[in-house]
Amino acid sequence: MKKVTIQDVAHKAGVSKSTVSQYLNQRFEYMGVETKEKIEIAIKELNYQPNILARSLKQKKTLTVGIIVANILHHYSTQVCRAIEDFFQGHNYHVIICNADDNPEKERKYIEMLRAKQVDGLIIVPTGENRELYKRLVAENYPLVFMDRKVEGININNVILNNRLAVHAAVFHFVEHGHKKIAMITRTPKVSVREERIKGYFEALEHHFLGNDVEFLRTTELENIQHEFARLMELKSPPTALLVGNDLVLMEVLKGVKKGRVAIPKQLSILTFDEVNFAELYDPPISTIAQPAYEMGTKAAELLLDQINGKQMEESRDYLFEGILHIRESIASLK
Amino acid sequence: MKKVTIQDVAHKAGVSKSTVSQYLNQRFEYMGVETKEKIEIAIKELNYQPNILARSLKQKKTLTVGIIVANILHHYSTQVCRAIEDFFQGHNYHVIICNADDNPEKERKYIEMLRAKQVDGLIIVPTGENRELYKRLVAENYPLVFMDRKVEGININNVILNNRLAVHAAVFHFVEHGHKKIAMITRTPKVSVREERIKGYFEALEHHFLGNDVEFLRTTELENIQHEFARLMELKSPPTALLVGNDLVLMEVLKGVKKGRVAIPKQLSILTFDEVNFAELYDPPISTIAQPAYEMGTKAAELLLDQINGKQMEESRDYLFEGILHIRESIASLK
DNA sequence: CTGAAAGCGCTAACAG
DNA sequence: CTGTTAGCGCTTTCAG
Repeated sequence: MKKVTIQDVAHKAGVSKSTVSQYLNQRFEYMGVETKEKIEIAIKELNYQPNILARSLKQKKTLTVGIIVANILHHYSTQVCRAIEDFFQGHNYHVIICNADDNPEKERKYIEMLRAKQVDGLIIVPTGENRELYKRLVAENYPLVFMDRKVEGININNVILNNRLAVHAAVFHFVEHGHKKIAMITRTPKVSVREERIKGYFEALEHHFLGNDVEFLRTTELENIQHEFARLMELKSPPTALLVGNDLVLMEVLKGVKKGRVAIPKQLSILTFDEVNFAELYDPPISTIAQPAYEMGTKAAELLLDQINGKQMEESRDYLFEGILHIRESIASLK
Repeated sequence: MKKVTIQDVAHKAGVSKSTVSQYLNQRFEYMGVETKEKIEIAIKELNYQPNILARSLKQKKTLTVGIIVANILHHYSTQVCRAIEDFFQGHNYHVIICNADDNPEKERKYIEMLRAKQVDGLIIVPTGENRELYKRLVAENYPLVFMDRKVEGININNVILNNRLAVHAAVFHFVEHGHKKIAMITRTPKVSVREERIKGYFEALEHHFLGNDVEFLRTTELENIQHEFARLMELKSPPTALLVGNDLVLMEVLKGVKKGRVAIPKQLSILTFDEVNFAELYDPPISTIAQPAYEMGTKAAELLLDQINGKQMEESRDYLFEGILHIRESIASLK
């Protein structure tokens, strides 16, 4: 498994290292056509592959960017990653994807690892709990874009869903169909998304004069979702409509639906955030608020590339996208 | 965004580069405790991060391995990746995951990219169509393990499911429940898995004297699965049981089930390869043949690490794992 | 049009 | 116990 180096190629072709380097970098303007051919042949014969490490070390850029997603199990994350990959592929960059698994410690390690590997920039769906580290990156002016979640006090480009608006739309849809007892279930609001959604939820209830029944809002860890859902349905006056925080929460809710033999949508109408691959196949088909994940990923990638190239036009700011309602049979009309 | 180098640290601490390097590599046996402290402080103050690129260049190893999966959308792939990551994390290696998207061209590019990045080894779920490239890697004695799919004529460690056995078990289960018309639907058999499964299917039919109705075997591209499924159910004598090739095929079949209003399991019993996250939630719950994906990933990782460390004990060979039947309500008894 | 030489940031003998 | 030195494989002036 001997590595063949540029030196070997040069030797075989009877030229110097630098000439081979020229060749590799497509600078053959002033290169003799036969030199070129000799090099070509030597490379083929030796099956030479340049060592990117050495090149990056010299050039001080790796043409590689990193993505760290909080949790790759979300359909949203995979979509976003795909978009970013597609974008950067077209710009001759490599992309390294890391999954923090909702674990701030892992996130920290990945950030440090990627920086040590000298990636040229980072797109992060932050866990939100490494504020100091984020700050340091921003202070160093390291190319960085956040997605999906904002972190208080960090001045950075954010690509996010307009969560409040999305929740307003969801609640409005329920109200239109005659629902008055509208609940929401989501994971514990450690990150901005969930906070925004909760805020939007209360705003919407208020706007529709539906009071502000704290019992109808359930926030807990994923493991307890089933339990909380059961408790929700055991209320003396249970909700007739439920807004679900994301695809993973939905899975738990549906398990609860099954266990508790809750009739959807007769007994309870359901609307969930995020696209779910089996939404259409479930009985009844589940209504969703999809995020334009691919577009959002592309936007984040563009912003990052601009930063890398020092072409950032404006101040850092939020780039808001709108949720897309897919109304299916999981919502009953009470009118 | 100035990069701080080992030189800067050395300067600030008033020692030489090499001493700092010693420190970084935990060789403080013979290091003065105050030297150590000075370095410690300098690193903190400068917020120094070693440049892995430079280190790897020198050491001729990157402590990084690559995984290339044929299609990350398979639940199997994500499980496997997780296992491999967990394993290597524990051995201080980094893992880069790439998704070939069932595209041999992409696969080739990723292999070349990862090699150029000097990863120390590769675990591949091969598309099967880059035989020459695979061969070259093997010839170079490059650390390499294949998973899930064998490639004819490549002498390499393979970690795979015993597909024939799994299909035998599946057919046996159907037969036990009185099924005689057992169909199978899967993607076009470009890779060994599918071939093995088809072979196993015919073997099992023969063994149970069920004849060899070619009409009951459907192999086609993912896009045509729905169509083929419909045709299967339109036969004058349609099957009563169906074995589904994998989770993605299942999605298509279930769409077909819905469109064609096929009653599961009354009209058709279903058993699918691979775990599916909503298997339990579907109505009726879907029976599956799970692969011990996590164990398989771990095994592959072990094999790779041994190769990297030159500790490969035996000849390359196949490591077979057994499928795990999860029988749920999607299978009716005809007795 | 091509080659010599310096250097990217780090490690690894080997002196001292 | 610490510093000097020589590279890892590549790119990049700058001569020729």
